[in-house]
Amino acid sequence: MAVTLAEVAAACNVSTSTVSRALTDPEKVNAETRARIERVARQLGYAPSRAGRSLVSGRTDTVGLVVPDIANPFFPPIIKSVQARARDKRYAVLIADTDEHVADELELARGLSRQVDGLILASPRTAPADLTRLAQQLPVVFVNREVEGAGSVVIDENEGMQEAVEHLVSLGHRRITYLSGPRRSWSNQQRRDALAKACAANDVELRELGPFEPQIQAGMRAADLLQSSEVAAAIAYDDLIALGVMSRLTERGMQVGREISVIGIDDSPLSTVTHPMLTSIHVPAAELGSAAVDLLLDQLRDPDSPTPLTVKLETRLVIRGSTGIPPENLR
Amino acid sequence: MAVTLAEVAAACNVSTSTVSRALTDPEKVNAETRARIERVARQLGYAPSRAGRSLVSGRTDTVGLVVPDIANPFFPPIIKSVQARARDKRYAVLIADTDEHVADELELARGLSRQVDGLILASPRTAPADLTRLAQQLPVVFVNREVEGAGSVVIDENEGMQEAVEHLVSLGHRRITYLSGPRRSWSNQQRRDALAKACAANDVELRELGPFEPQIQAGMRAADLLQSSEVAAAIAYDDLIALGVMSRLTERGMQVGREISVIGIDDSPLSTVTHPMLTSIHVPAAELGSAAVDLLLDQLRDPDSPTPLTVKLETRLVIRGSTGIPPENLR
DNA sequence: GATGAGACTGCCAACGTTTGCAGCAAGAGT
DNA sequence: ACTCTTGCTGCAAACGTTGGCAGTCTCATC
Repeated sequence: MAVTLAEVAAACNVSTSTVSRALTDPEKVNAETRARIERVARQLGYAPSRAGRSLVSGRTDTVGLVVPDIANPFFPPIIKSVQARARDKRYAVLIADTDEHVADELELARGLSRQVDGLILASPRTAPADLTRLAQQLPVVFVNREVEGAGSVVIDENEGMQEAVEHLVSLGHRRITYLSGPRRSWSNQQRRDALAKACAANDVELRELGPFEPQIQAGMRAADLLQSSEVAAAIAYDDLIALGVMSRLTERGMQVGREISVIGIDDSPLSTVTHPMLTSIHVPAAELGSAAVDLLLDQLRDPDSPTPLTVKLETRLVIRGSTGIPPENLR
Repeated sequence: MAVTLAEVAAACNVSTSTVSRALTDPEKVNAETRARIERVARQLGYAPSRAGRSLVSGRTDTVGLVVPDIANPFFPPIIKSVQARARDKRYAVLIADTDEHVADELELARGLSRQVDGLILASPRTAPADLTRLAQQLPVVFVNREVEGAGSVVIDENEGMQEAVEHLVSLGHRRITYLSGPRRSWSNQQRRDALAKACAANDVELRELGPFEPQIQAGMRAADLLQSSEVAAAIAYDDLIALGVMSRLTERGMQVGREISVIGIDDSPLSTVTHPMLTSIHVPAAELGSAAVDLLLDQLRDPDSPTPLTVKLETRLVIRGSTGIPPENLR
């Protein structure tokens, strides 16, 4: 079906080796024959078989990317940047969506492991031991999670969280509710810890509601619980929950940014479509993706490098309209 | 590195053929040895090499998916459903993002073509002739676009558009502005035509602004133009533009759904996070993805099937708060 | 007990590519 | 004229898998 090396070779009256060399290692062959081969190859539309090449080289020039939910707006920017960076480096990207199904994460990763050189995993809930074991079988980089013995790119929520709390305090808030994400999510724990630390440092009372799934619907439910508490400031596990909260509260006739303050995390593009716009902790999604690719390719380049690194990316608060002075301070 | 057939064979004192058969064609081998082989294979962690298999079978069990912009919220649900359906059928998905860069579309598709069995293309702007030619080289299914000689899954915007216009008319609108998408986008042409037809049928005056890129920012610019016209109803090329419009108008102090009516297309999850929520023409994104996979796999199963089909999916209007009675009818 | 059928298994070639090694020719140096 | 180098090319093996073909063994049948 497809044009093979042998066909090009026949058309040029040379051996397949020569064609192979002419196309991959141009210095090794006579300039004149090389030109002829290149011309014929182009003309015949030759393109090397990945399978053949992969069989002898042992590499696939492909990386796998596993995400929990493509539809969660936090991930598309990451996928996009992983894809872009990988393409720059001549790697293809195989994508897999676990649909937030924990049990599938490992199985999927294992399945992928035979057809990729390395894996980028954004799987917040699988048990650490399993991940460590996986990382021993092939190069893996984790996104938004630290794992023993594997490279990872994580978010340092402390900076952003501290700014968020200070922002609320400066407005006059003394109590904050955390709208928790999934219990076993690594990043949920990070965020909660960072918030607890920031609250302690600022002498703020911290409450918690949840857990909630990272979805708008869940945020709407969270709004109901939030409204029946007396706390006027909430920081949500992510933008989706925050947006759901805002949507429901606004629908109920409450003025977000005046009667109640809401802060999200991720600073996804959606933050700007609501009114008021959502104050959110900015997470550098694009950098997250490209850093993950870079880390992975480093590992591929020198297989048993010393210690896989952890890259830590900073966060910062982006203040918009969803936060304001608490009502009790307004009289 | 990885466990091979030969190693399993050695451990079992049988030939590689037998192991191969035991694992892929269980009936052909003695029950007892099969059991032994399966046990050893599992124990050694054997998994077949995709490259080896692919070399002899000529198939890759992988499909390629090319989209113009992963970050555009219209696509993640499609990607998700493509991925899910493909996985059901034991296919992997290779993803590529053209970043709305027309020139890359073809090049990317060609590059992918050597490592996939078939391609799903959501590339609105490449020239039809190029696409037809591509479709001759390998099975291709187009999403949201019809191409000569290739399968495709498209949206029938007529139904939804008609409902949208009728809805606006029933509220009292006699003039509608279309906020156009990219000029050369196939689906933009479809939508505009459908709208023109519906307007003609309902004796409604149709104006047009644009073109606008399918992005929130562009929608915000569109809002400015819209505001300075005297038309109180707008239908946008997609939800992103519509949301941008709403956001900017609300920010300007206008009451969307009262002073001005806005309708989007796609009915993405974001439609529900704004206040008022966005009235939008629902596009069945998940069905789009899975239908595309089904169509493609049909083509793979029997290579030169008669005529590649076009699957047409219906749209319908989802009425929310962003549409209302025009101000001039309120006095 | 010879023959045939049937069940199972092994051998080997093939898929398309890369690469170490050897071969060959031409030219340079003695 | 001989050897040595240099530059180029071909041969053949290898990667891991599958499948056609043929071989072996067992058992039933006459």
